[in-house]
Amino acid sequence: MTTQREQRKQERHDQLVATARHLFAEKGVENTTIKDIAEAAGVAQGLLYHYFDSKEELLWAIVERYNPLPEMRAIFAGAEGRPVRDVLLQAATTAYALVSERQDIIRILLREGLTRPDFQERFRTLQQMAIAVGSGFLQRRIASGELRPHNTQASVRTFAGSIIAIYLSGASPDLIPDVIDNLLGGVAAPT
Amino acid sequence: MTTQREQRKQERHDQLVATARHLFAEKGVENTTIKDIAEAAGVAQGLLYHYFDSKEELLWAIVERYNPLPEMRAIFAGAEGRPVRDVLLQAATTAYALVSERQDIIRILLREGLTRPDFQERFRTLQQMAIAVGSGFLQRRIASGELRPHNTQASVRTFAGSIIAIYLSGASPDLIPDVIDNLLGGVAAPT
DNA sequence: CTCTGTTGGCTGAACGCTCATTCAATCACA
DNA sequence: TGTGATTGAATGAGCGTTCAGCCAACAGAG
Repeated sequence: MTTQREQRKQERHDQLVATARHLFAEKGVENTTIKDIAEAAGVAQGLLYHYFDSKEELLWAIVERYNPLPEMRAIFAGAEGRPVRDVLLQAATTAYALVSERQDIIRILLREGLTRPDFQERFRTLQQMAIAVGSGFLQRRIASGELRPHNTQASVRTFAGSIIAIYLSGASPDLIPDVIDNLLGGVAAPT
Repeated sequence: MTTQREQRKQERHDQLVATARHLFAEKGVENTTIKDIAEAAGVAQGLLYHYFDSKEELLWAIVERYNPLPEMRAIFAGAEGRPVRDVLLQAATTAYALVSERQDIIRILLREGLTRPDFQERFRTLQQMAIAVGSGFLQRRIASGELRPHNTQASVRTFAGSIIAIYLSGASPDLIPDVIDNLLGGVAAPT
């Protein structure tokens, strides 16, 4: 049975993690004080140390909670049998949506990943997983004859890089279909 | 005439900017103390305030000095008359080399750009310039008939995104030719 | 060329402030 | 009544910045 206390505890925990996530993403971890978080959450500074041993542990709680790796990994799931174009389109759209939804954690991972070795590790894992999954999919479609034989290490980076560029440049996701069509058909004039 | 004093002053200035650039890139601006910079440069803390009014001004001195915008802008210069593939290949290779050389400043701009509005502005300017220049080039090649008509807002992002992805994933620049060929010829199997 | 006064690069200790963290006291639920 | 959530003031370390003084390089006078 869940007593009222346990439930409140859970809610508080979630509230503090969410508040900190938002502030960390907006101002950066180092520029966000415990006081900032406490004020934004409407609690006393001391309370944060009842839930987390340190600012550092709070940061890790955020990362563990919102880490987008599982969703990224599943991005090509259920692709079998469906046409390449459909799959790529859906994967790109899903990835874009995921990155948009998880703005906060992406910003935190990116920013802290530039300096903290342990975060860098996380980031690299995410990258390598994405490259492996994407490259694997493309190779299966080469084997099936839908794609011509080519260096999938190159094409998977083009695919992922395009999505990143669209997101970073603040462009509309409406560009995604055009990106896929360019990648599949090429932009050179037919000879 | 340049007195010995003036020359030393210039050298010191350069040394301090370079030392700070390296440390800022490695540990982040907020995690780098004036003491760190002074020790790494082998001078007293106070000296930094003889050359720069504040840590903030030192940061801006770095940005002004190593800003890669001019080189980026010139990346498609002298393209006229040469085949698309050659131009894209050289542009991509140059861009990759530039990003590699200027690692430090890119990291600083990226990291601080995530939180400081004025840096964000710099970053956005760099981006928009790159998109405008690249898109312009591609459109001229559509007009000349070398490329088929397509959405260059999409293809320019694919082009730039591919380079970013290669750099970020730590892959070899040897992938660049494959990326260009994929983009030009497409990866779909010929019908 | 030598002496002398001045300028300015350079030092490192000191200041004041902010921050993460602690802790004794209070409050509300069980 | 007891346990755990919550408070907010206190602590102490670390940081950016200041400043009074030292010394080498310079300019001008003799």
